[in-house]
Amino acid sequence: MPRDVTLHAVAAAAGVSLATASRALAGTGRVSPATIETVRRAAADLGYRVDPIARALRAGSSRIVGMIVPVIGNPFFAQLVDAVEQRLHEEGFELLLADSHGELAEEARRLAVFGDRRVDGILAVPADRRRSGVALAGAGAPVVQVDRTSEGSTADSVGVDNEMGMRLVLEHLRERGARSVAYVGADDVTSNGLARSTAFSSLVEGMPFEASAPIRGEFSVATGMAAADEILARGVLPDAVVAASDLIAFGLVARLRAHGVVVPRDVLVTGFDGIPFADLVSPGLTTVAQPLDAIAADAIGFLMARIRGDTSAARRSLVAPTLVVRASTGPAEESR
Amino acid sequence: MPRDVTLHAVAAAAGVSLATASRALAGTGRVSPATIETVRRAAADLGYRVDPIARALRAGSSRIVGMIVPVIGNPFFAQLVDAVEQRLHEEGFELLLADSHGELAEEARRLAVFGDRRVDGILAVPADRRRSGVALAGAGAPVVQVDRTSEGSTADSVGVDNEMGMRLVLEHLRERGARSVAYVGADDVTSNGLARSTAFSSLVEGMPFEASAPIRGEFSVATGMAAADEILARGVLPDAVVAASDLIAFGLVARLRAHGVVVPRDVLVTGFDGIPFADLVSPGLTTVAQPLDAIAADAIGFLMARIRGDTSAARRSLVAPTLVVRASTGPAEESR
DNA sequence: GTGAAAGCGCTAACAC
DNA sequence: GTGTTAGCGCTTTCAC
Repeated sequence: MPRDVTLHAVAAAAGVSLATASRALAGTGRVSPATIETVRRAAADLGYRVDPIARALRAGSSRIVGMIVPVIGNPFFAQLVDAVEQRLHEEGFELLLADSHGELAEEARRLAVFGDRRVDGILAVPADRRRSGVALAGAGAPVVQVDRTSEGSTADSVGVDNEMGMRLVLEHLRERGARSVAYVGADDVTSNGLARSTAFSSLVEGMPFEASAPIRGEFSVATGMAAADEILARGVLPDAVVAASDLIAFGLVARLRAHGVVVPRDVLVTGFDGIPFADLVSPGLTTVAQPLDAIAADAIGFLMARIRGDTSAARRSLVAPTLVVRASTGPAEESR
Repeated sequence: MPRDVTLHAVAAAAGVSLATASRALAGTGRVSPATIETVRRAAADLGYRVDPIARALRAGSSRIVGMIVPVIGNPFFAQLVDAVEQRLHEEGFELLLADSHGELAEEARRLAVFGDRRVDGILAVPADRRRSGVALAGAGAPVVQVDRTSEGSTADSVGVDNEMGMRLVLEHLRERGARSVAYVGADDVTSNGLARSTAFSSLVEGMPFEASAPIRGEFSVATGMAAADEILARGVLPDAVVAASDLIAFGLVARLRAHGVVVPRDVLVTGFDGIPFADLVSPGLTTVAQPLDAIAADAIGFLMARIRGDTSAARRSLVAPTLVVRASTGPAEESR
């Protein structure tokens, strides 16, 4: 399918050379204002649009950013993609989306394709805290790690302040009068799985809480359900259960309810992420809300700087979350 | 960033010409098995990978499929993207994702970019039943409409059988003993908004139901909430409320509960789509589950055929939904 | 300030 | 069966 109207046609119509037409449209080099105007008009009249493929081949830049997430089906990541896509588009970039399904090999494969495709930059949510680094390093385009990080990677990163989030949760639970707390989180494979767990443990030590053995699985509803079973099996309910993600909390609450345990009457529950559904479930879920727009803005900002050639030391943005208090941690005083 | 290992290098290493190397790797034309082997080895040794950009420029095909959805933040579409992305990748295509945010102008702009980018095909969820058609027609690549359709478009389409879905819902409600039903759906801007409403109205006529004036808005939680207010304002609750999407149902249930109305004790509620959260809310939501994998499979199947050059008449796949019965329509007999 | 020409890396005629 | 060559549409030296 040969192109209909090429730069060649525009140049001919404007009565200038190909080179001049290119410069006039790109605004590079010295071109007389009059010529620029003529070329612009010709281009507009013909309905000319640059061919991104030809440009990419020649200039080595595709104006495409690749993004790889663990599961687009998780509303948190869907929301993140939404925020990112919008900003990217404002910057004139397109979004090539890939889903690693949390698998390292898949992630590496997809990152390699990004490289082949000459994406100008990559936004990655690393699947594996320890092993995603190599694939990221060899991606062939600037990388910004989003939400999670990978050890040993020298790429910029943007993520929520996990410790602050946990602190908000624990202080809130203390105010609500909880004395014993259980933690349900994800394993150490992801940075957030590790960081949230660590934050919980160390914070709890300095506070008047009695903590039972943490339960670790994945950032999933299934893990929340399994944890509920485990907690029930322990015989005595804690005053509160802190979940490392909203999905975990959902599974937890649903399963507890199935066993006749009522939240918040019998046990308080908190989530993490602040996905839109947290206020639709009953009881509404008290959770640590991540400012997705800020995360997306920082990530795109970092990436654009790198694409422009910035080679300064790696940056890290730790965005501050907020606590959204709902019925799952107390009497229906609802909202803050 | 000039490529490191090009086909040229492979040809040199294998001691053959560029053309032969190309043919050997692509498997086109006549090349001796021995040569093929030699070239393959050289390519593997050097770690050669075709440059998709150069290939796209030359061959006019990018091996990229563009997909445009109204809101990636809606779990239904996120799930759909997930299913599509996976299948696409198996076919060796990448996914360029765009979000129209339900706006016609945005949709047109994004579709134009897809064309410029020489995507090989487009999967579109049309934003506007009547007005998306023109942009789709001028997209410059084969289009398959997914989930929704656009009037006047001659593109293939894949979607759920709305009438069957509504029938499943209504028959179920009748069995549950409901006599009066209210409908809360989306306006006529989208094909599903129209089709589900029409299906509801015509089915209800032939059944022993008393139906109140339908409430129409968007496929959103907000619409569900507003509808709850309206229904409460009517003074007398219907036996059941049929929502045209799960999000609407969520908003409905949450708002009803806020006003002390208990589902299913005071009123039965059904949803549509079958998103994962439907079984996490309380009460679990009875809903019409869409077989996303089948939809994705059909859509990709249609698109691949078109990409291969199939020019036969437009195809339409109407996939059959299933009813998932949960607590929102009755005593906690739970599940089917 | 503008033009001519050289490719970016690949595929597909067209020769031999 | 294999090699030579001409571009795909664009940007960017390099001359003038």
